[in-house]
Amino acid sequence: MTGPSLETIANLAKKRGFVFQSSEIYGGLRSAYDYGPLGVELLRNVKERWWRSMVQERDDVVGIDSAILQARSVWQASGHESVFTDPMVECRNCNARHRLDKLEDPETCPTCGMKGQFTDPRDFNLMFRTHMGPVESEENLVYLRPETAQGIFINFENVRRTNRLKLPFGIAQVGKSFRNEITPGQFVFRTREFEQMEMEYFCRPEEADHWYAYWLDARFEWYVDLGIERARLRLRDHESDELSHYSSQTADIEYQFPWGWDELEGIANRSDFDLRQHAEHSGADLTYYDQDTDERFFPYVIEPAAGATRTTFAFLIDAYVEEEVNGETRTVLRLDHRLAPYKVAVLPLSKKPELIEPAESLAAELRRHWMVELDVTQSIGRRYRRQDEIGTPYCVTVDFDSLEDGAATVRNRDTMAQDRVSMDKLVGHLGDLLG
RNA sequence: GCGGGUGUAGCUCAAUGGUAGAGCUCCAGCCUUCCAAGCUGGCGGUGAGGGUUCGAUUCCCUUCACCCGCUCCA
Repeated sequence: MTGPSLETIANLAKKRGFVFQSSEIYGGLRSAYDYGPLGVELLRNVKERWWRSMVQERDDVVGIDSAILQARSVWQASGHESVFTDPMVECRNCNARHRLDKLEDPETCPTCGMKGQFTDPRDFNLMFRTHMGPVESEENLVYLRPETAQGIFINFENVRRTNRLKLPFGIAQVGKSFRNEITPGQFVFRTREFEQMEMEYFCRPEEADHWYAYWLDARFEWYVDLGIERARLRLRDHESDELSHYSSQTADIEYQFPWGWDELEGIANRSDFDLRQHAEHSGADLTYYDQDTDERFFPYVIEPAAGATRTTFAFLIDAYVEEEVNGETRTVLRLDHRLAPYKVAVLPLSKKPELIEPAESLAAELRRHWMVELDVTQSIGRRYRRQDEIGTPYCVTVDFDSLEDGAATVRNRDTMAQDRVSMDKLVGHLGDLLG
């Protein structure tokens, strides 16, 4: 089965209010997107499921929410200030772009072999800069964080001590990060402002390989559990030359996007690089004392780092299905119930006040439990199709018989099958269905 | 950023150096009443700025955005 095109998904996203271009009425701002009423629900649900599986359901992981603005020293210690600034040159002959520091011969283009066609090197700084305080000077330069991870490392000791944590344990965080990507693109896939879901799992150095394998598997299965087709997921080990400056071992969980395989999440063995760096630069003691063995050491860390926004995008793409029904094309988002923006739509069969009134009170009751949409416009068939297209798992239709028998029709998004259910049992019934 | 492509209504498309049209969608009314029915009406547009011109959506310049590639990465 071939998936939808990027254009199809982008159109649906805009048409139904999932995602809009940032600053659209001003012509748009590149590489930034606003999430509409449906998009924000989907995104929230993705983050909620992540938090649930990574923090809530575990006894060895806690969460934090660190500041986006951090001392410049943090990024000097982490290596980002030097590593995220690359001198780049472009070949005038073939337009290829290369990092000057990675060229064997700084005069020759490895892509086309032409000599002396490079532009002057230019610095590409991938970190957003701003200034803390009203005066713009070098002394108060700060960066918007390019990853949430450092907020965890610099709080390692705070969190460990206040929560009396023993190895192995993890610290999780969901939040925005900013990178001046050289080329953003692929809709919301690569943006300069994006949201991450990261967890740093600290362990004894000799257990790092074990936990690396553990998290690789656990993270892969998280996507499958939430409905991504297994065949469209793969694990890809990083080659030694593409490893980050901090990592000794990294694998990506990749999804088969419309343009090809691309990364959803990176799982890295960051060794003790970060804690060691921060200990050296700050002078803080970031070693861990193991009472049982009377050892003091820097823990190793395994980091599953997922992109919340691009993961949400993958769920959207993967759920998209077009099928033939009565000679018409039915578009359905077969989202997992847990991710669907709206769980239930309440639809009075007609606009007659005697049906709208009970539909409104039913919707009010259901809203205490779920995100519910009440839609009274146009024909019932049209409204079913609209709910299909935004992934609402169940529609509840109130008709004239409902006034007599107190029951409503519950219609299933995927099968289009209908059940008649007594309205006073609806909360329990839908609760069972939605899990 | 560089190279290539593209910008007309929410969507798909038309037209023109002289009042920018259609279908679908959306909204309202009527009718109908369980899978995008019908009728009537309505909202709504040349991405932005500048230039040439009596007059620019059309010609020119600039800019912004989107798509593909280079590169980067969650």
